[in-house]
Amino acid sequence: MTEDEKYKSEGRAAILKAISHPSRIFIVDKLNEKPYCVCELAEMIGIDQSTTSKHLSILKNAGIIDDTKKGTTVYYSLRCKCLLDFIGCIENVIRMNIDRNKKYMGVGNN
Amino acid sequence: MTEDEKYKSEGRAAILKAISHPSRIFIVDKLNEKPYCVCELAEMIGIDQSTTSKHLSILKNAGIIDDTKKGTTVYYSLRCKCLLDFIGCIENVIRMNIDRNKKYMGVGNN
DNA sequence: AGCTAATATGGCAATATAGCCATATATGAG
DNA sequence: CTCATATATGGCTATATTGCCATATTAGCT
Repeated sequence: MTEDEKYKSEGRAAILKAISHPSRIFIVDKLNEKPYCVCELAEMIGIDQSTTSKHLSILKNAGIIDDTKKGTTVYYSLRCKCLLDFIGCIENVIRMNIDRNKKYMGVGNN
Repeated sequence: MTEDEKYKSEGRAAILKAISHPSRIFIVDKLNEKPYCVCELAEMIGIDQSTTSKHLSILKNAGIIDDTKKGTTVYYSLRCKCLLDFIGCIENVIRMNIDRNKKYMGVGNN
């Protein structure tokens, strides 16, 4: 890899990595509906508030979400709607994987 | 999260995680052109052959790439073209981040 | 069978991540 | 100022990941 390619790949990986966690994917998916605050997300996910806050700061540092304060409450929102289309692509891979498994297991061929 | 939501989020995260590494993003990008074998990719990336093989098996297990043997050589190919569109989305986030940094640093406003 | 080339796998050390608890910080009410 | 609520941060342990080296496996050739 040239320096340029390395830099580019690292940048892309950093963003992907930020989303690559069950709780964070869930957050991105939820924020597509509307903004939510930390405690709402923590409640929905079922993990500690502090852990949720850390997840949100990872997404924020990656430039994936934005935050707005209202009193002591911080609302997070999606910064880039295209992220949803791309989840569609991931779903596509999942569907392909399921089909393949079915084929290997002979489901639908008996 | 309900059991269903948890399962779904874990599935999505598993696929994303598989791609979330500089070398693996690079591989996906390269395989979009055409299939390559392990040693070609190792050479391009500049890492050990064994490490490259492990990266490829991670992508393969996630259902992102396919392999075909020709003699002792194994050619890997992209299984899902939509992955490229989604890299476009990542690029979009990167562009937004750059713009934001410029704004904070006052570039273009003097 | 014996040799070579291409991949894959096991083992290991260094580093990173996820989650919790405890605590710090910040905002608004009284 | 004091208290309560919402977030953020520090510290810690358990676990996972990355990369290399050494070695096993596989396929083709003679």
